[in-house]
Amino acid sequence: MSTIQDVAKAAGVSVATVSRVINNSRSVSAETRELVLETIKKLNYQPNLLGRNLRRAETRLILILLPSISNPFYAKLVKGAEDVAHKNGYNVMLCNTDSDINRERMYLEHLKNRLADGLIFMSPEIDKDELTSISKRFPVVQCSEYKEGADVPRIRIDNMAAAYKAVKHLIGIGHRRIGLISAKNEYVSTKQRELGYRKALEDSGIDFDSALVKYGNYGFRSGLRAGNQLLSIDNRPTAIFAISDSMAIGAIRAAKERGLKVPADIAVVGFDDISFASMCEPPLTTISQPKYDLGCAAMEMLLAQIQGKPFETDEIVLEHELIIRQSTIDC
Amino acid sequence: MSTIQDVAKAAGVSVATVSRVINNSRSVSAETRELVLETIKKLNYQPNLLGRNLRRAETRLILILLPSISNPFYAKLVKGAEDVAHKNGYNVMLCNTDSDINRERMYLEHLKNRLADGLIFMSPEIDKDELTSISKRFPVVQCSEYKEGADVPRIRIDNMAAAYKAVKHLIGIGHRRIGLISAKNEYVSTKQRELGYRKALEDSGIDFDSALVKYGNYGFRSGLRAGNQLLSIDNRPTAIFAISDSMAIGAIRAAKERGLKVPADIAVVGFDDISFASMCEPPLTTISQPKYDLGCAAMEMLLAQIQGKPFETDEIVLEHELIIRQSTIDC
DNA sequence: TTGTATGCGTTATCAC
DNA sequence: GTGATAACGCATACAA
Repeated sequence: MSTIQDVAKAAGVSVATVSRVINNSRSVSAETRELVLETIKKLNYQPNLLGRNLRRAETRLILILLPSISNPFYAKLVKGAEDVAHKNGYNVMLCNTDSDINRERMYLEHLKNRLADGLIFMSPEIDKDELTSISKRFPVVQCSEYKEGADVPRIRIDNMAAAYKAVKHLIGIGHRRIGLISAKNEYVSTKQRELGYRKALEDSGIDFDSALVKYGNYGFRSGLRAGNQLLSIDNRPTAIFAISDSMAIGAIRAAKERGLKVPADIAVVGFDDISFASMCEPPLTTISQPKYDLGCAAMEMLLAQIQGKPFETDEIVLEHELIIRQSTIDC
Repeated sequence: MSTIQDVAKAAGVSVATVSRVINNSRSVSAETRELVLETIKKLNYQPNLLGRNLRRAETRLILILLPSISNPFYAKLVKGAEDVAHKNGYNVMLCNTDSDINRERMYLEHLKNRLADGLIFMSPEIDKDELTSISKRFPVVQCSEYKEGADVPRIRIDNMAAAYKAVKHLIGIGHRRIGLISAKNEYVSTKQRELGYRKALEDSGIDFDSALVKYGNYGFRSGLRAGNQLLSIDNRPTAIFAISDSMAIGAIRAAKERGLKVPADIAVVGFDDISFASMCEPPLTTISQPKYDLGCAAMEMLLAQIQGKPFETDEIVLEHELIIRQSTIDC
């Protein structure tokens, strides 16, 4: 494996000149440039970026921490972030934490050890204090999911308003007994969506009934289970709001297995608008987050930090949208 | 940001000693160790791995190149690879190429520039010669998808035998007119699956009919379109084999939209056993690849290369499995 | 326009 | 058990 030294020697110039050619710095004559370029090709020389990065004290690499690579929700977030990064000459690598705090810490070490210039949390596991402490020393951003109380810039949607809108939609088409499939975790989004559900009921003069709240883990199977629970109670709900599309689809399955028609017998609303939401049967009414834009905004905020630009705000809230499909209204 | 020098100075020892403490090298007295450790904590010192990696000429980082992060098929492959890597003290980062050859090349630079120790291709875009040339100079492996003729170690299943088994299953339950939904691309897996389809027909004395072959791009919508095409021809097929689950699910949708019953009127088989295959309606008969094991094997093969172990074989073929569900047999 | 020399932060070799 | 110091490969300030 040849080094810049080998190239210099072979071309009969100094390493400084070779370096200048590599970095397209001006002030090197056309002929020497030519000569160096030829030598580089001949020796099959590849710069060792460990040397350059050490010297320049930057890597132009951004890390994105994902809780799960199989969750389709993250694909577009990542795409947006990547597009912005590439436009600015940065590369992006994905780190799969599996929602495991130890794996998350492992990848955080890369940032702390100067192996990357910045990092985006898609769903942080570490607590708010650790988060704040890291943010004080390194460029980081929270995108979509976030920890309350952490002093870390974040991009998100208004989960409470979104859930409110979803439940109001159900109320608007005549439902009064509305089940909720939530999750038992510490995510802010979960809490906010539950709050939106309760507020929508309250504003419509509907009493909250804890018997109508069941829990899952965001997945299809847990939605199926929760759906079965909701549909087997005495005075069963006529509509269900689930805080994830996969659980909503599970609930639809539960209804069908009992011979109930969706939406005639039971209306269902999900959250996230994953690609399968429009493929399932019936197509799912759901809340769509501006995933691509969320990713873009997160990366822009991160790059601003890295480049030392003072940013005006620590929080950006993007708009969501209620997508009405046949799981709530037959047309 | 403090360096090893700062720690040494503050602790009143040499950098060599600090380095020894960091790396748990023996031959440092308990009290000095204690002292150094305290100083490290006090200064909030984090080793700069660019320095270490440069010096050691290794990064203990493996890159995995994915064509798409939203394709659920890759999640388990990655999990297997990660588990093996972690067990061996290596980290893994994911690179999303979007099946874009330029993006693939961008990430390959990281390997060539010594920013990573090895790389796994999940679905290479570059041609066999470039692939071979890289493999000569750096540790790389192909996992699942691969380029024919490239002299690069690979792990795969027998796509032809798998397709053969799928189609034989359809023939076995009485079908003679069997449609194929394939894809127009250069993937070896595509070619092999088509070959398996044709061979199964041939072995059963069924003539190949090109009118029964339609093409999609692996996605749901394209499967829906291809399904509609197949179901609208004069002497329509009674069964369909699709080379991806998403297309198979699209075909099922096409059948339902025409009022056809699955599997009574039309049986459908997919390929890959994505998680949604068991969630859709009816659950999909499909070929299951040992995804986790494929990932494990790929990483093991890669680490062997990195550690300079001579490997016995350049190709490992793992077993697939036909999962029979209600999309072919009503039970 | 080009070359020399220094340092980025670390590890490892060699003394003591 | 500890310290001084030479690399690792590169970019850049300064000289020429």
